[in-house]
Amino acid sequence: MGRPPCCDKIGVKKGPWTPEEDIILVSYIQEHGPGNWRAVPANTGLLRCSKSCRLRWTNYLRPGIKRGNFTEHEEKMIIHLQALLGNRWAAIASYLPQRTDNDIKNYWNTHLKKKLKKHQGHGHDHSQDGRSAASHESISKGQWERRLQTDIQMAKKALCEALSIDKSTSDAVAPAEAKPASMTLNQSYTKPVLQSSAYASSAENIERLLQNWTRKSPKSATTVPSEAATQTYSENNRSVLTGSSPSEGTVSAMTPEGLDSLLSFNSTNSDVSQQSVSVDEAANFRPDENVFFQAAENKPSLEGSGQMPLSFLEKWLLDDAGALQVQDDQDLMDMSLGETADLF
DNA sequence: AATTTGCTCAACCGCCTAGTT
DNA sequence: CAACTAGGCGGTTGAGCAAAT
Repeated sequence: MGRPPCCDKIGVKKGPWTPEEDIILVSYIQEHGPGNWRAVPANTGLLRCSKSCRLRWTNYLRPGIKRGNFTEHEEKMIIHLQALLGNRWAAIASYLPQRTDNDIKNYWNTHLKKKLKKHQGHGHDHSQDGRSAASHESISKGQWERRLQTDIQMAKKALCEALSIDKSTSDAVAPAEAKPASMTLNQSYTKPVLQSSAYASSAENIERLLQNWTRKSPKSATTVPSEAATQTYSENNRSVLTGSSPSEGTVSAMTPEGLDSLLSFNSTNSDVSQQSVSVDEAANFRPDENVFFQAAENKPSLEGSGQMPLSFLEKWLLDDAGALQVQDDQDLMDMSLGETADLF
């Protein structure tokens, strides 16, 4: 007799979230921060289970999420990382701070997997999910696991170094990767002290859901970047930490007026999918707040002494970011699989 | 215009892990 | 140390939409 599922309770609503529910959830989290999900339905009156609330926030309402339009660089990162880490989507997502694990998982299953399969048809004998069939067969499970551990350590170190390079060279790599650490998934969960900056851009999500509300097509609303993206985080911090968030410990009834206050700090000159890093953000960027370090925190088993030539993985993982010319699938697969398998 | 087929992605389900009692 | 619980994760599903017939 296991414990009953959390969503078995009578009266728990399932299915798609309504804009009203979204607003309530965002409003609550802006005030209290994410975490303690069990308290969310209880305190907001939402007829949702805690898991559903968490999922909704993580995958949809969380600030800084970029939706759709995976860049070439992101695609390659995913393929590389998938080859290294397997289907550990959360781990992969931690290297792509603007993407959710669910999004990456979906993208992998619907696009990349297909690409790989198609590529297999061209004669490469690669197994599903990006792992080399040859290596799969030739390497015993234990060997594979050991190698995987080594791979992870090396990738981790290389990314660590590469990201610090990224930082110094600012936008030379994909702009998406230069986002401030405050917009990361893990931080939302594990670094409450920084949460406020992340909540600020919830306004864009609210606007997005309002677009959903007015339009009928959720698809267009989710793929079209919001006009109202974030201002600098320092400004957002001010807006959220000072007057614009509801006070008095209750979730405000989100009237249009209430929404105005939430939306008031939006600017209109940037794009969610291309959020540029402001001077403030750059100044505030600290390696220890970087998503990579967050990821490392969450993967203690990956800590280790793995040393490797930076230039090597740098090239492997990140250099191709500069090469924005579209490469054909052949290159993509060669990069992801051939090199991954061969290099280690 | 109506129907079928395929695709996308938000959300659910169940298992696992870490923290707490 | 065992039992319990919440949070987190990956696999899977199915509703909604678009393209094809």
